[in-house]
Amino acid sequence: MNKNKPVIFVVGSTATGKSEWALKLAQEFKGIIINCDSVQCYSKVQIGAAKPTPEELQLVPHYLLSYVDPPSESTAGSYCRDFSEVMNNLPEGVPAFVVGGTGFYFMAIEKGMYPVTEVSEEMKVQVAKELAEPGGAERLHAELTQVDPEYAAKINIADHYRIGRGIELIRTQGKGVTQIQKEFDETKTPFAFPLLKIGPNWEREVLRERIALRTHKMLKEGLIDEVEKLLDQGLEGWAPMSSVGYKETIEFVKGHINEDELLEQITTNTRQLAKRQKTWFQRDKDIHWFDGARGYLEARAVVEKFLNSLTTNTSADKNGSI
RNA sequence: GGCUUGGUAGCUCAGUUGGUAGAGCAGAGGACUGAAAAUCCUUGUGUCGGCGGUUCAAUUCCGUCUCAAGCCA
Repeated sequence: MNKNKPVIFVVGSTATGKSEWALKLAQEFKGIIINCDSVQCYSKVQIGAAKPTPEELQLVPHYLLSYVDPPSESTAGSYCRDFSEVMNNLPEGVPAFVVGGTGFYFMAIEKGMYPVTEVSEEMKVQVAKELAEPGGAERLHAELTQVDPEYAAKINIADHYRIGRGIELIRTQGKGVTQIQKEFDETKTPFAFPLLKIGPNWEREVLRERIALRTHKMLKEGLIDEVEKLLDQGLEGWAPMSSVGYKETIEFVKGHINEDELLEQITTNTRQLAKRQKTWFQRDKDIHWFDGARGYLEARAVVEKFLNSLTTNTSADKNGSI
């Protein structure tokens, strides 16, 4: 545990204003920001990804933002490794505000990812092919049950993605997720830094309104134009293009939906995304929630207390060790 | 004014040869270890437009009124 590198997770659903909070906090406590949003990791996407403006980026150093170029894709594993690198290179005494809405990535950095042999392209193609065959999902699910009944029981037949991933791991490593996880749990080390988790929270109706407003704003700022340019560059199949805002705009550019439908679909899909994010984060009882509209000062006080508690301790340690 | 076609779940619509109804979407809840803004699961009572009539029984048949769209005057 490195007590001189405090980490503050600023979490929450999309459009809750967590980025603004993180920006203010990082300025006040002379910290840095590490992005933890799977879409904002990517370069080239700007408006639909709701990235900070160039002016905002001037205020505080940002890391792991806009750093994955096409055709590369970000994964929880790669993000986890990149996060460790950022933390290793960070000077001591600088608080890191990790902000984003991707619960899976937060989990990856906090709990760690079990080490896995890279699954070959041929293997992925083969498994995908088998899944697509009639009755394929049932057969592969049965194969999964043979090797790893515990994991198989948690996966629905319709969840082809997870069945495929489970089979890929079994065929490349010779063991199932449950065993891999168990072995990892025995050797893994806890999160290496002092950690505080906070997040802004809104009433459902208010967040709904904020999402609608933000969608209007994105379209006004030129989301359609941005998507047309990305399509011109041949990036339609690139991972961030299937995220909310981009996938719908592609439908519009292709003429499948009109502008009213575009607005409506982005708003609806964003709301559903926000709900999924909320479901994820509400499971973590360590997160301190504050009122999105009026809770900033309260949140800041909690952060301050957290940071102070560390400096008192470390100065005592230093005095003792010198 | 006449004719035609419609009026069924928040929306789009199925359906009941008469035994009071069901899909998709939306909404609500949930899962989640290298695609995660992804992927997946659970969840459907609504005067079947109003009022009468026929019938053991009408949302379904008949009459009438009403609303909407279209056509003809």
